[in-house]
Amino acid sequence: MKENSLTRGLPLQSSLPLDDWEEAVVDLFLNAAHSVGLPKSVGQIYGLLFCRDEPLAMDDIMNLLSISKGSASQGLRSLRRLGAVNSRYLAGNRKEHFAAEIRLRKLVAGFLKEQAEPHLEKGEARLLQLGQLVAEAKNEESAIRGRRREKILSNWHRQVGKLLPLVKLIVGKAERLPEK
Amino acid sequence: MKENSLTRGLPLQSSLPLDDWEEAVVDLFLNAAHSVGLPKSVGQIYGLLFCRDEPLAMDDIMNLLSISKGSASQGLRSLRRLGAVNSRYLAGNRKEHFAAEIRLRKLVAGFLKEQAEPHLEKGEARLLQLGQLVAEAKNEESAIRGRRREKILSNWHRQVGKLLPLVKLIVGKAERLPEK
DNA sequence: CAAGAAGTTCATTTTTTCTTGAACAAAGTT
DNA sequence: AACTTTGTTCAAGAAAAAATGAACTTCTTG
Repeated sequence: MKENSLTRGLPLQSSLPLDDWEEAVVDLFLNAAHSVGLPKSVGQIYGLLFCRDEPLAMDDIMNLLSISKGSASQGLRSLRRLGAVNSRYLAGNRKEHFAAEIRLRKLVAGFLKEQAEPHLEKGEARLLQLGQLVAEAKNEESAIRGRRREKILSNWHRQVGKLLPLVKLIVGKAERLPEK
Repeated sequence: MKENSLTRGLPLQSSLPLDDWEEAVVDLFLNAAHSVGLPKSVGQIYGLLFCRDEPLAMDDIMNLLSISKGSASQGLRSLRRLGAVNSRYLAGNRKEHFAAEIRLRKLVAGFLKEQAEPHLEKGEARLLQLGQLVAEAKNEESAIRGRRREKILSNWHRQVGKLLPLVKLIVGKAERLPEK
């Protein structure tokens, strides 16, 4: 295939530079991503897709944001795992196209599931190991102190565990209620 | 002053190496801190204080964790700002001594106040600026799209704003209830 | 007020994380 | 099968964040 209406076409929305407000949105998500510990590029990609009505292909994303193939590919992978983008194949086009998930509850749920839950689980393992080590403590004072700390930590663990589903619930509920 | 009972004294708790379980707790907090975007040293310091019944001075912390003066000083500053440590001056001792705040609600409240709230406020400013830029959009299609995105974002902003106090409330409440 | 102790600051160095792009794999076309 | 297109992987380089330690400030005390 040399050319077709899609490759040759007049400048599409996806090959023009970003509008100023779009730049601002991309930057907003860049910062947001960064502040929750995700790479900047992940934020940029999400921000771009968030702005657009039509799904974009990976090279649109690369071009519009001027980021490398690697960043685009890995960024999209992260976003998929988080459930923050959905992909589809547009008719008559081999490329995978991506669109932003904009339901807040989905975003929050995905984030908690991918970022928070694993930590909680690892925490569980650590608490067990901690119990073991406390049992082997060198002296009685230390062992007593250790057991107290163990109790506190498992309390915290339990409480955070209860909090997460609650957050999903609240965000989900708020979203479904009609505006004032 | 050359020496006194405190400087010369037999190995105090604060100059012995950490017990194995203490090492594990320090490491646990190191990881926890890292995963919420705080420097490792901050986690280590908190972890150490969390283990101890008696408040520690800055050089105890440096020695026990083998971290530099600078890290200790700055780490303690962060922890103070977060409300995660309390400091006091022990009688007959010029050094400031630090103890961990172990009420979960205090920790959560401090974290939200220092880390989340500033972002929320910055978000507010960004939304305003965004409105400005959308108004200046080059073409009608873009402007319409921009206004839609603006609405979505301000919705999200509002919802997250409502969520934060709720989280404090929930954690606070759970903590105050007696265990099963 | 000189000497020492406690603590802070900040330029440098070290470590960690992110990005890049070339090599590779998979699948589709001719 | 050779060639394209699409996308992934990963080693190496670039950038960002954190730790270090020497210089400095402020107190205290002898």
